[in-house]
Amino acid sequence: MKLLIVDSNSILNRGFYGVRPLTTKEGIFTNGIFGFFGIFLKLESELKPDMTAFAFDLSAPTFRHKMYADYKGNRKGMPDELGMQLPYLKDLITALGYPIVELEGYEADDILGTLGKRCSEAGQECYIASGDRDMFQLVDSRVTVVLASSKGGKAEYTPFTPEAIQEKYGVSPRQMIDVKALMGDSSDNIPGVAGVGEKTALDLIQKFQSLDGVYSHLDADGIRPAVRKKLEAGKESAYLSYRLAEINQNSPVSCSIQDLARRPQDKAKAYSILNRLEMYTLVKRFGLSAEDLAQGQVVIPDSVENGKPSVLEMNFISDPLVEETLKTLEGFSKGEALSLLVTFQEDKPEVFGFTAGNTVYCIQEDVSEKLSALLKKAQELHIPIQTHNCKSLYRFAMLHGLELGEVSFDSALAAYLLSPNSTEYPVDKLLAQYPAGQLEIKGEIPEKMEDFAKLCGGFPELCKKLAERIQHNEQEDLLHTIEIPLSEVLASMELIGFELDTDGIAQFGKTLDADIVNLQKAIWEDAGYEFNINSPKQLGDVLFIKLGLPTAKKTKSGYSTNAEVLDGLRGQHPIIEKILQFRQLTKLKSTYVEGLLKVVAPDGRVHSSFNQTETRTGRISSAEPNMQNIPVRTELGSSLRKFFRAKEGCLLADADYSQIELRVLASISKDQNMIDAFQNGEDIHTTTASQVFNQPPLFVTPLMRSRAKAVNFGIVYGISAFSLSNDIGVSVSEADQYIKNYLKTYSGVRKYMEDTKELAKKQGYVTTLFHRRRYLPELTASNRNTRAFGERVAMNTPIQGTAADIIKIAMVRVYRRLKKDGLKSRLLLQIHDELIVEAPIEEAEQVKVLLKEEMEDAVHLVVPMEVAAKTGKTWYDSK
DNA sequence: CTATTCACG
DNA sequence: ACGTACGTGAATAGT
Repeated sequence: MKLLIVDSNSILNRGFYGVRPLTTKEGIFTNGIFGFFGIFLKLESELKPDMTAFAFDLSAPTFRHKMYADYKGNRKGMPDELGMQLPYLKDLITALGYPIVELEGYEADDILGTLGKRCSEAGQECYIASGDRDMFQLVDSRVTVVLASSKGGKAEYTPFTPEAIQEKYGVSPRQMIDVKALMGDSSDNIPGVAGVGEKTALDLIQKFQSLDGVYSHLDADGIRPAVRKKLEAGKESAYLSYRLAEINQNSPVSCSIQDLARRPQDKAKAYSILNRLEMYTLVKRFGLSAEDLAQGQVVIPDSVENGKPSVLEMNFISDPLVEETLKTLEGFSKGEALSLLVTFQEDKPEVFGFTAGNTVYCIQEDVSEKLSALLKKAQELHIPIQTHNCKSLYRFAMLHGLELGEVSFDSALAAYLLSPNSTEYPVDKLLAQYPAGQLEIKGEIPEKMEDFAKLCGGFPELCKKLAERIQHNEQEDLLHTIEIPLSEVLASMELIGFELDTDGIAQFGKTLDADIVNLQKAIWEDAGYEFNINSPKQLGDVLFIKLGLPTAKKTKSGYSTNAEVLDGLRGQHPIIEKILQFRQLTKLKSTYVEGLLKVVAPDGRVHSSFNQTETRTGRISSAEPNMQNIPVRTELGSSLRKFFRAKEGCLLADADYSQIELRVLASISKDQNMIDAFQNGEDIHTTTASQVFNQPPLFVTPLMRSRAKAVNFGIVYGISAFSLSNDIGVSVSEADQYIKNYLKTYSGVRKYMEDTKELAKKQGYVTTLFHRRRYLPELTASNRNTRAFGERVAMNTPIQGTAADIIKIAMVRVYRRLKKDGLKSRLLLQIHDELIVEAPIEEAEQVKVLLKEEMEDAVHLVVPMEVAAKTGKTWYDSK
């Protein structure tokens, strides 16, 4: 009988550092688990044990901590990325039927030692698998320690018998304890003898056999005086270290060897965990399949089913004639979608491919003409299109003056809705995640088209699987009535762009320059020498060393010089004001004046890109240029908006939601107090101030209102008293009192926050009103700060995300209404709670009303949505 | 390529 | 005891 005992924390650790970082689409790191099973499965298949047990550390203090409070052992810090994998690993091992052995007050080492000894005494063979050399002391004639690791994902191991240890170290296994007692162990914080390392320790034990032997021969010739001195000083420490280093082979492990027999597997559970972890190769290696799900309790695998390895045979045709291409569409049955993949380079289609029946067609010649013809024909025949990134298809259609028919599916948008945690959604990765089965393509395929043809061949099946998950998550409406229509709106906004007064902005840049030069001179004079003010490092030297100003906050690489710190130094030195001023001006000059001039198109307009699959909350983002962070909070900054203007004969209409996030909060928390305030049209910050400070509304001062406003914001973000106090400049206890008063007044909000956190932990994700979903792997992290972050995100995302859903709905409504009413006005921008339309002067007033209506009626919550709208020639005037 | 800073909602 | 508000994009310095 052979027993294999796994030092699980150690092997997980080896796996983690041996396999490159890897996460699932919902953000769970899995590299440790991958490495772990890589090692374990290799050992199992090559050592062929009859029984296997997995020993784990618990985090509770052990008997060693009683001896020595600074001992680390099982209480070493673990990175979150590793810690989050531990619960999945344990669940998986249990589901696979293997026993887990843990013992409070003892480390996994002691369990290994105890089981190993019992096994040996019973005359049985035993293997101990660990990544840690400390186990060598356990080796005897029947116990072999297998030192295992993972290198670049490949499992490796070396077995150590008593002879192997003698040969390598020149001492017996038990003497390894004496060696460690002398040399210590920094990772466990075992002190050893200061100044004695591995070489000296081995040498001493080889000569004198044991710790006692060393100390009874301190005068012997073989010990150099310097070493003798160190040994004398460290005697007590050495004996303490011996006790810490010795593994307890008589721990009260309650199970016997017989108890470690493998139990029946819970295949459904094992399958669903592996699927959630996207470990499809392991599903195979454990001989599991989707059918196992039906046998078990677990109904919802949080990932897609691993399709049976069916073989999909397809034909390939390269560059068919236009007539032939169009003819394929006539064979489509009613409602059948055209699966179309196109790669674009700057709006120019480079290659496209589609499937019709069992044939893949790829086109790389006269691409633009053929694509136009295909889209036109599909629209005529009412064939819907499913694609990846329909925004670029809409752009193509708009640029070529053709109407794009119905887009029935978009795999990029679908994948984003299924997991907004990913950073990108390329088709090849999605195909690996949602396997379509074995694909065989017949026909002559040009070499450089092979990969693309495969993507096209697998694409219909990918869409089908994504659609199943979308349906499972109840996200069909979100995809089909919000995100896909929004893609068309965004495509239009990108192509239209926003006119920029380039001469005006360049002139503005010149006046900034003059001021910047003067400030720079003055700052250098104050400092006493010339330096790069833009370098936080050099600036830190000037402020905190040359001028000796007090430091406040540290960053990873030095002292912080950010605006908050500098603000605290105001009045201590005239240089501070100048630096703050310098920073403001250089920011405006480089980011906005130069940044915007860099991206003006030949048509005199800036064409931002709106990314629809970027943020984890469902907001859109804007880049090149970012039009969502144009200055507004300072007068000088907001004057930049004078250069964003409506074109000749037009005005801008600007409409923004008032307090959309707090209204969403009132609605989803159903807090009656807050609902009443909004229904009565009250000023929410004044009302909050009145309740938090217990004053009639008329007695609320501007200071009280601004503090209440900060509280309202803080609540939306998942507040802490510390941060609030920091924000509004009151003591932490005072801030704490504000929050307490707030939550007492708005008890529905308190309940919402608590319920949301609990639900998030239970299901692993949170949702918005329109079923947008965000997974929160942070909630299972071992680091409490990470977990606290996860909780704040759990509270904030439904609010920020629902607000994002609402304005997206409004954008689609506004876009369609402008079209329907036959207006020439066009949407230009969205800035999270604000929409900007460029309208011919004669339409401007009408559009202002239209905006207000469509935005306010986008949703009907228990509280009204209020929108303020204004027109003006420039963005500065219309806001 | 990462860290720091700062612009916005 | 410890660290601290949610979500973005861009410029710059320095490794």
